[in-house]
Amino acid sequence: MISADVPDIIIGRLPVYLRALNLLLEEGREIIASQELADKLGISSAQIRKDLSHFGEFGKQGTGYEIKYLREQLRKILKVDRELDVALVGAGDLGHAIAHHGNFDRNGFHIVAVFDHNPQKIGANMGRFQILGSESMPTVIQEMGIQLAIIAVPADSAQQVADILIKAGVRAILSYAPITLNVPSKVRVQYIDPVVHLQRMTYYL
Amino acid sequence: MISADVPDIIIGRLPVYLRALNLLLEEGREIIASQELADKLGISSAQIRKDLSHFGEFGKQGTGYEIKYLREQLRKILKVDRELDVALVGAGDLGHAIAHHGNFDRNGFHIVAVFDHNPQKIGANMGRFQILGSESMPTVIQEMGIQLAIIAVPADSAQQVADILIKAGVRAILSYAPITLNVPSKVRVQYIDPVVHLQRMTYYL
DNA sequence: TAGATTGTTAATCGATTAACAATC
DNA sequence: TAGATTGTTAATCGATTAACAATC
Repeated sequence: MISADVPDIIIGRLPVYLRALNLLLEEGREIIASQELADKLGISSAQIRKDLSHFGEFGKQGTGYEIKYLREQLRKILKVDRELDVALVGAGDLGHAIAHHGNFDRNGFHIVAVFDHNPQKIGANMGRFQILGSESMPTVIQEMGIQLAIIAVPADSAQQVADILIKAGVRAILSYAPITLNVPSKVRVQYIDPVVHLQRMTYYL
Repeated sequence: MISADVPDIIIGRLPVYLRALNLLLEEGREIIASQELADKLGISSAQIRKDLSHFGEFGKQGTGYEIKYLREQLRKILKVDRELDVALVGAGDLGHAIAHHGNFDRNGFHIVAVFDHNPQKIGANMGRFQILGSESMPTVIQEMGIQLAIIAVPADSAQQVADILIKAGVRAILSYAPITLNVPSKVRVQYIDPVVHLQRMTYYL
């Protein structure tokens, strides 16, 4: 597993492989060949084998991959073989849906703090969380050593929130705000903008 | 605008350009050079110019791009210069957040029908929508001529929902369900899985 | 005109795939 | 052993970028 520098595009596919393996395990499957996995994901089997080869040898010739084993390896590679704390900023409809979305917890991502700047909301409960004021973000994030954050605030405050998060030590941000964030290169950002996703498909209508 | 066959990866960037142009217009800007836009988006100016060149000539040497004009052209190219009807399947927390997310309407995507299969929910109101039963999906979608759908149901019913939608005439699906859908090649799918997005970043922690 | 920036070409860079020896 | 599938190489394919003539 001497993974010098693996292209980001490959890292991006590993979670999709992992998700498929989880599903196969739930179905009771034990072994899978790259070809069958590829068919399920709509990609080529060579790509799967090549992607995995960046990290080691996980299969067996003539047989395929032991699903449980490959899953554990992928979880280690992606560093999701552990529990991770996540901060959520924004307690609106979207924040509410995120906070209650069981898939995060089920995958080891635990929302441990919810922030909002609306005085009406601060101190109130959103599900099992008490909403904290934005001004406490730096200290709470620093003291809890939180490295992951989700931004679910409107576009016009997203950059400001990102700046505060990064200063407090956050190293990866999942942003639902419809703007491109300006961040230092050591910080990773992923965007979810449903409008952009829809607009990527209307071209083909 | 003789756009024979433009690579999908280029189509995928156009909505991001469009979003940035909208923001610039809101700020009162009238002209922008590819270099400044590139800096804002963290990409190269050559890429922006090359991407646009697939569709025509939209800029002026020595000056840059007239933002309003370029925006209109991009809207036409992406076919978002019109109002589009969208069906939403799934009236849980996520569906609720989607239905109330003003950004869809603001960008011409109008949710016109919300479906759920939970008898407890059918007939109830979710905001301004009355929730329809799943069994009415085929007829409602066909009769309204809906081409776009958003899937916000659990993984285990997503494929079944997709099959019904496609049979009813839907041509593009935005899926929040954490599975890879199996669809005919004429149907476009985009996925939003926040867990996958987070897992794409933990590798770098 | 002088300066700036586009649109486009050609070169570079990187990703995907076909194919097959190795091997279970 | 015979059959199947991996891991890997080399070739192909496609995307990005540097550079500059054209031109506003």
